Formats: sequence, C-alpha cells, structure tokens
Amino acid sequence: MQQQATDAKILQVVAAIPSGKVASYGQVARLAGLGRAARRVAAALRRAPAEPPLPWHRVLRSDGRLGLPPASPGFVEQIQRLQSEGVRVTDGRVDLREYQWTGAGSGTASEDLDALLWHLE
DNA sequence: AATGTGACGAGCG
DNA sequence: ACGCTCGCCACAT
Repeated sequence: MQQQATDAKILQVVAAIPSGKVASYGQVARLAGLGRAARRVAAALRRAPAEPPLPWHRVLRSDGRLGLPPASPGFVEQIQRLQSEGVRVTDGRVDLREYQWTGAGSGTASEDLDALLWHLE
C-alpha cells in the first residue's frame, strides 16, 4: 500500500496549503516524504481526479513561476485563482518571499506536519 | 525489457 | 542570469 499511500499524501499536502499561500513542488514532495521526487508531485497533480476539488493552483515551481507552460490553457486559470485568493501574480510569477507557505514544518520538520495533517500518531 | 518524457529541483561551471 | 547534468519515478512507446 506504499505507492498509493504516497500519492494520497501528495494530494493531502496540497489540500493543506492555506488559501492565499503557495508551495513549490519540491516543498510538497518533501512534506509528503518523497524527498527530491518533485516530478512525482507534478505527475500526481496531473493525474489527480476532478473530485475532490484540489487547490492545485497553489503549487508553483521553486522559483515562484507557475508549473504550467505559459501557453497552457490552465495557465491563465491558475493565475486567476491565485489572484482571487489575494496572491499577487506578476508575469506568471509569484513572490515566494511573501506568499510561500511557511506553516508547520514546511521548512524541515516534516514529522510534525505529518501529525498535523493526518492527526495520526 | 529498454528508452524517452515530464505541471521539478539542486548543483556546477 | 544561463545552460547542462543528474536525481526521482510513473507512464507511454
């Protein structure tokens, strides 16, 4: 049940990103216990089901730019969603210094976040 | 089975 | 700032 649990965790972490804040793929990967497998996060989001609704728009690249290609249809949607949450997006880019999710353990202590998210152990 | 790809990220020159 | 390489890992050919 490893693989499935991992995927579920990715979605759970993304779902835990507060409105008005953003997180990078790598950040999510780390929080989900995936280490450096940031691509896995991207893949999970892409394959993620329409329901339950997931705040995928709060996941950006480590440099603050959107993950989607500027020509992608979802690009504009993502920007719009972010802005409607109060996140200023300039030229497909977000100021991480201000909007990056710095909640529980988003820096290093993923163990605590785990408990916070899952209410386990 | 092997190879290439991708909503990524960190290092290095 | 820029381009390249490697790590990671599910999926498509």
